[in-house]
Amino acid sequence: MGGPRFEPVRTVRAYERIVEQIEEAIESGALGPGARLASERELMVQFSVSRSTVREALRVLQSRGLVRSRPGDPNGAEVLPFSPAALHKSMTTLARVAELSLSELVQFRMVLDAAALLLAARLRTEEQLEEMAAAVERMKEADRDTFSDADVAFHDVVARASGNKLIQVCTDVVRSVVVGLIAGKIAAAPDEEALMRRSIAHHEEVLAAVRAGDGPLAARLFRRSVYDYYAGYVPEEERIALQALLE
Amino acid sequence: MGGPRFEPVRTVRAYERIVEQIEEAIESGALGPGARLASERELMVQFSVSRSTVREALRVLQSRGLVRSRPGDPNGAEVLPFSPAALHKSMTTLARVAELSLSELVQFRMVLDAAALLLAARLRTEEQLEEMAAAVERMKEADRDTFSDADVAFHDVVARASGNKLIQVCTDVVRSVVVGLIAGKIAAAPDEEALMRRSIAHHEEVLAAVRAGDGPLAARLFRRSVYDYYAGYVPEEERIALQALLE
DNA sequence: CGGAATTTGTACGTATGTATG
DNA sequence: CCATACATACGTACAAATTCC
Repeated sequence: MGGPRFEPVRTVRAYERIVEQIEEAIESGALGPGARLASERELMVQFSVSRSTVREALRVLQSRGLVRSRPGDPNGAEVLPFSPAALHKSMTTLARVAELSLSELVQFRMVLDAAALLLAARLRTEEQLEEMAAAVERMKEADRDTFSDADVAFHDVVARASGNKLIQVCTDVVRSVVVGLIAGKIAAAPDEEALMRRSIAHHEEVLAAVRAGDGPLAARLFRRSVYDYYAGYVPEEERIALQALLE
Repeated sequence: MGGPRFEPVRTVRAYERIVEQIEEAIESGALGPGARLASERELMVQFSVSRSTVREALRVLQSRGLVRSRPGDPNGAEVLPFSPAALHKSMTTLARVAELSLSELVQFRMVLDAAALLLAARLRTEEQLEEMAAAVERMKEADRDTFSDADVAFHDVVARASGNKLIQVCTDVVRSVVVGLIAGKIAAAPDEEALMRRSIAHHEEVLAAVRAGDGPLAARLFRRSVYDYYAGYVPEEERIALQALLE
């Protein structure tokens, strides 16, 4: 009675311990991109577990985008450079199981890209400004297929210019999630040509604001442009939520 | 020559096919939270693969937070309700391998929570407003340990009131990532009491703005408050990036 | 309360296709 | 082309854990 307070023990699987150790080595930088893990047979000796256990751990690491293993590779699994694939995957899952509405996704994109613009207007270099201008030029000359590529390129430069890697990755992830999820929902726009022309005009205005260093203006113009583009696809009752971001 | 153009085939692992099928069933809602998968032995018959292959698939699904399996459970693996754990994990990994700076993380939090405030000021119910007020009251009476709980509770209500589930989940994830990562970096503040008092005052101002329906003001006040709190910990040269969000 | 039945966790062996030198 | 080492996948076996009678 009154002895030491023991804590409940959570039995932790063998493969989990392996995942933890390798993950720690990668995240701490001890194992950089391109580095090789030992072969599965060696790993089972090092961790003194069976082959199955090693393999289960490797599968988890692989699903998190940290390593990749190929059959026949004389070296072991390869440590991969960081990729937002895992983040992309979990956000897509979130979008599907939480049944996110189109307006929620669009709203999120408005928030993140507007923030990127706000920062980019202050922090962009001359070179990045030129890249943005070049992307807008490509939008003008693009056809239906290459238009969105140029659009993505523009916002990609903006995100890079924001100087925030987290914003850069997340804008990219969110944009592709949005595009992927609405691809089916949105029937091909009847007046696609008109939409493209208006989008180009909007991008030129946004670019001018970034060039002038007016971040709030650039962000405002962008939000308006996104609203104009998607409002028609969003149910009436969800539109007020989008409008709340237009001030 | 000139025959049909064949496409390169990407060999896809057996376990991947299993993951895809079960994932699809869960994300489409065919398998809801609480549902049970067949036992591993049954699954190996259904998919006509070996047990190891089934297990590798289950491990991946488990690491994505979709299912959970316990030893001895006569039912199969359990389908879990959605949890942002996977999102949290990938964002933590991103933060570590991309070596995100404190200012990048704080900046991201400023963006997301400010957006939540902007929306909440318009869309909040009276009930939510009362919850926010109650959280602020708890901050006043809190000690060092419970203070941040009340703080989190406040922002959690705000995120819910934003009406955007994506924003709600992401603010939560980002906040805990920030807290987790700076826990070690930041030495216990010497003037913790003063910081707490100022934080309470800021929250009262923010709450008043939300009550008045002035989203932009609430967002501005919040960004300023976050800046004041963290600026001292951020290297001089990174501060301008944070200041860019204060307009 | 206890023991039987079932399931997961883990170990081990083997066959096969593949990449490297 | 061959030899080697590897990942992939299969099958069996047993221990530990859980449920149910």
